[in-house]
Amino acid sequence: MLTSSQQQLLRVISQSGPLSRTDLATSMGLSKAAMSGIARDLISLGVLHETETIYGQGRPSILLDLHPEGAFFVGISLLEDPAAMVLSDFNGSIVARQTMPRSRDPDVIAELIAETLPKLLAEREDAVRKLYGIGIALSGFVDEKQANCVQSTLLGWKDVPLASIVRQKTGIDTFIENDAKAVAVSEKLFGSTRDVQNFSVVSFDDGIGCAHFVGGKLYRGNHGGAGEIAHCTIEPNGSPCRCGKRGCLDTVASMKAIKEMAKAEGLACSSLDDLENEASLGNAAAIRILHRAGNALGLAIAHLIQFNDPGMILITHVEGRFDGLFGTVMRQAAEANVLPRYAGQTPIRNQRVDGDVWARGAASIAAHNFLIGPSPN
Amino acid sequence: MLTSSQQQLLRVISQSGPLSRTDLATSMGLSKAAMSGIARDLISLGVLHETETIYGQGRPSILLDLHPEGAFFVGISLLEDPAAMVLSDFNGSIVARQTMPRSRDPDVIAELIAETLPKLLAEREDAVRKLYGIGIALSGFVDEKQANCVQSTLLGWKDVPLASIVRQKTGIDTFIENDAKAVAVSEKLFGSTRDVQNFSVVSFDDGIGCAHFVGGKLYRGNHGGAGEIAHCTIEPNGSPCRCGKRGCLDTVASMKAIKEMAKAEGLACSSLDDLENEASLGNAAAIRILHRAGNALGLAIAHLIQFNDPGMILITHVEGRFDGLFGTVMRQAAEANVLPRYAGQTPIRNQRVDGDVWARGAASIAAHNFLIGPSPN
DNA sequence: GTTGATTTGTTCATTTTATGAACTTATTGT
DNA sequence: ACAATAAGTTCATAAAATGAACAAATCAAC
Repeated sequence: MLTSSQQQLLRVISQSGPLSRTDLATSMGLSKAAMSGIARDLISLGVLHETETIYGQGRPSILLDLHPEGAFFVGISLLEDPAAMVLSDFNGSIVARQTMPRSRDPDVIAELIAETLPKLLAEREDAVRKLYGIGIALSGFVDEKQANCVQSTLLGWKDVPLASIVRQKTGIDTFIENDAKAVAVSEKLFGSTRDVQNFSVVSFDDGIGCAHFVGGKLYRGNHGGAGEIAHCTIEPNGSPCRCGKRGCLDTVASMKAIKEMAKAEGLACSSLDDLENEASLGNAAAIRILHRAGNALGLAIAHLIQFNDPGMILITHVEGRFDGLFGTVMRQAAEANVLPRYAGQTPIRNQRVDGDVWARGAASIAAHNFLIGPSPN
Repeated sequence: MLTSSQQQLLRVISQSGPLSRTDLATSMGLSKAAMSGIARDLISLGVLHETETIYGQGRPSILLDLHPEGAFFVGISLLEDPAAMVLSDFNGSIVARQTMPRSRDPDVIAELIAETLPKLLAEREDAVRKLYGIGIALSGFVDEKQANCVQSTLLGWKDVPLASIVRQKTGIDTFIENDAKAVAVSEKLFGSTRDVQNFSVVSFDDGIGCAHFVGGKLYRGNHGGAGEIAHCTIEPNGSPCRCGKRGCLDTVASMKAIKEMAKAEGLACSSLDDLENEASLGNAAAIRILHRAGNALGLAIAHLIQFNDPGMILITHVEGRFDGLFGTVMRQAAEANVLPRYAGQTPIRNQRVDGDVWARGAASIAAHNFLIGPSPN
């Protein structure tokens, strides 16, 4: 679709933000002459456009940036019921949305997508010509081509080639991805980790997910399982987990676990904020639960830092504030369990996200394939 | 030095082993015509040569492989005293060796290298013209250019630009690297992980080191600290570690820790094999120590698998056999602490290495830079 | 104001790199 | 012997990138 130089240019801009042609040339290791042509082509394709003019000594430079309306992507989240379907522009802004019933039958899903797509696109006529891909986020393991779902407990799938089924029904390039990995990709393309080459995103919700970027690219692992920190043993001989082992991070630090522990203690808390309130009022059980959960998540993050030395840890969460007891304990535990001379070297940020995370993440998978493409050799 | 296509070809061969021109062309996404020329150039450079002829239907194909004597590299280990210096061919075979006194002064080291180099090369006259680089392995942190030692406790260094000092004195391209990372690179280039894209090497010795390969490339981490698993907290509130925290893997599972625990228990064991013998004779203290150490290392490896989903874990060790109690417990702990459906999916191999590991690893760093080069964008 | 310095970005002839199609070479199978 | 088959080469051509010269747009200084 695009030449490799064109893709490289888009990749650099998506990582560094707007740049002049000259800066692009040097950062891509090409001549100004070559850049001139590549930029011209992408501008006439409508993917790139000139933005700000920077005045300095000499002729002013004109910054080039991705044209927000230069490419559109559809994102579908199979994590919710009904399934969310959004249309995203090149900035990750959602410009249209629809929902569709969630099914477990791949053919039915493809059919539903094909039916809902025209409704979605009807809201933005201009996007039809510039629709470059569909991304689907789901809970489960996905192969390295982002085409087959190797296994999904939630959907009851094993080796389902969803991407090609949808591609065939809609005629549009389709890619699927694990939920946490999709969130990481959207943060890399549209969020706060644009210019970070190596980082991990921890998605904190009912479950705990995680995904790594290494060298500016999503690292999926040999079986697509990189980042599955939820089932690392964090409390040896701890509580039994639904996975079959004991003391998994998931049994202590996920929202689901926190709520269950609260319930077991007889606390009427339905959210993290409720529990934080109780704790701030001095409720010993609430404090104990938040301490335990925060320590567990902090230790896992410390391992992450110690093992992989990322440039940033980003925790995304739908619920709750992260400036209470839980967040504080978590950060302290993370700092206390890394090599002292490392402590404070790796920024740990948290970011509240809205209910569109999964669908936006799904769309970003399609954008990622458009911008970065499949791994070269 | 080499064009990017030439480098890519060498990289592919070093990963896949000998290939025909046609196979190379398809696996590199080039035409047969282009391959023909690239191969011709590399053969006349002496880097590549024709080996086996494969007969099938049609004209037989001729496999191309790296010419063992097509390129030579010098490896220097600053981990031992005296420091080891070896000359390695393109297969990782050591064809000459020297030693030199170990110094802590970078200028003295460079001087010593410059003095010893001619003696080393005198043993292999033909290597002089084909010496493509020097690699130096040391204990410490190295920057991403593999040029500056950011910090080394052992050598008492902070921000020492050793590579450029040596380069200036010798006139030869020089790169430095952390010890464990150097070992991982030598396994990737010359050892048993040639065709594995994602793996981690755990070097088990007096200390415990680790390094990751991701996507066929060494992943160094944002501060060069990826793989520093020795100081991950494995026994919360465990024994104090020299790093300042408690319960680090290093305090329980390193050879140094094992020997110290044995001594504390009054056992006269000076090696892992001694301790294994005691354990097999029923000595409760020996059994306890090996259990504790094996469990700790196994748990750390389980985390490694769970976090990064590598295609292989390779444990290199100078001392001991790994088929005794320690190895068994370690493997069981590793399997027991990963998501059950993962268990057994990630091969955990161990490999006994000789005293040349560090120097050979150092040489492989130079080879790696020749073959793979610095990270492209 | 005018002039010079400075830097961006374009143009174009040239070089480098890769391609497609035709061809040669070396083998197996019949 | 003769087709069938596949590897590897050759060569004219196309595609991609370069270097050098140049046009354009500004600042700074007098």
